[in-house]
Amino acid sequence: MPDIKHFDPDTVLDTVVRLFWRQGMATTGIQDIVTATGLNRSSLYATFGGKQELYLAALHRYREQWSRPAFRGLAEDDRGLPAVAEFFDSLIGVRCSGEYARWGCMISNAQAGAENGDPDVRAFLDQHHEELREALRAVLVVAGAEGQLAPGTDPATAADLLALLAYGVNLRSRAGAEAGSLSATVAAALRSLGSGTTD
Amino acid sequence: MPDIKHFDPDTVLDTVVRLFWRQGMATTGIQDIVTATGLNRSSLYATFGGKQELYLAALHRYREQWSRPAFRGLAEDDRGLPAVAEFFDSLIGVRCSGEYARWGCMISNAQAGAENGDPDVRAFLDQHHEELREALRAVLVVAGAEGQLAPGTDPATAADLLALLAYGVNLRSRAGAEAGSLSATVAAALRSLGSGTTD
DNA sequence: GCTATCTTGAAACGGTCGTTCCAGGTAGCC
DNA sequence: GGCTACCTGGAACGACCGTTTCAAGATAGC
Repeated sequence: MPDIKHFDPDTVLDTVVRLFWRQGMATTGIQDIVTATGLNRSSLYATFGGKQELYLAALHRYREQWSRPAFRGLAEDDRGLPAVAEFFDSLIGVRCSGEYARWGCMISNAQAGAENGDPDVRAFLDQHHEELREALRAVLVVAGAEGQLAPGTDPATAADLLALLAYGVNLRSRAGAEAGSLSATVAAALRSLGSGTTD
Repeated sequence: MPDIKHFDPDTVLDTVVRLFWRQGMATTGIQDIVTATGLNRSSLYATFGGKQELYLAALHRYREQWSRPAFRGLAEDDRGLPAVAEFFDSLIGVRCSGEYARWGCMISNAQAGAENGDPDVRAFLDQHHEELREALRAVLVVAGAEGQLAPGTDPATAADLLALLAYGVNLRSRAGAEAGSLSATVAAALRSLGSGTTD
């Protein structure tokens, strides 16, 4: 049979994710991708299709590698508010330090960019938002059952609030916000949702 | 003396703001601007300089026309929390309906884009963030003095929280979030900050 | 009305964009 | 080993990018 691919598409996609994540879709050229991945234009187009499809594939890969693991860890945690605190701590850690510091969130960046005009991207963004909300809601339901929430706090509404807060963290971190400042703000938000009891 | 400009730079800048606001900097070409404003490349470059300077001028114009009036209205309002509620209502109104629906905030968009790598843009973003925080802080100090805040609520920290929330609203509105959903979330946030008294 | 000075129109610059095409190379099956 | 089906390298495509240049047009002061 035929010759076989001389590269691993998923490895290539990881490199592509980093390019789109840091620079955005519009600012990243095919040439950048060719240079960074080392593979040829022909192989690129044969494997992934054009730029738009490649970007969409990168978005999906990002979600699989970053968003969903975090969401799972959140939804499956039965500690309630401490789980939310840990989620945000970890988020701020990635956003403000290490290799990806000041890159923001690839998906949040997509919301602000022109790429969100594409129907497929838009659908992806909506779905991502629902997954984030649902994970937060699930853990807040637990928190409510444990009596960690202030009286009259609706878990779903609080989840919406925290979701928007996460977007704010993503945005500000890309512009260089300090981790300490973001942490303090998140802590205050959780305090205002909480019942005031430490346990 | 010489010939005089055949156009009003501020009017042109308004058109340019709309282009950059809606499409982003990277996706907006000089040709788009020439077409939309009707004036010539020569006049454009002679008046504003290159694309980067034009974008920066548009950012400043946006702040003068949108951000600062809203910030002033907020900081000068002595009603406390109701002023904050009105600020967000008005924000959501602009973001979700009318001519600028789903455009998001030009400055929030800039935070997510590649343009934030430019030092001038970065400085602008920082200053804008400070102005937003300060306006919110001022009105929250009033709210605190009027006993509208929950006990132990620090106005400055609460201002940071609301600022991040505003960024979240800007981001989600661009991706098509419903006004009603955003309003409900904001209302919940204000409720969680409040003392629970209606007046 | 002439001149000096600025503005305007339009063409053109080199470079880069995303994409396509094709010859040459390589692996598996007969 | 030959055939076939696929992949790779590299050149090339037309279109558009931001920017520059220059001649022609327009205005205020003399």
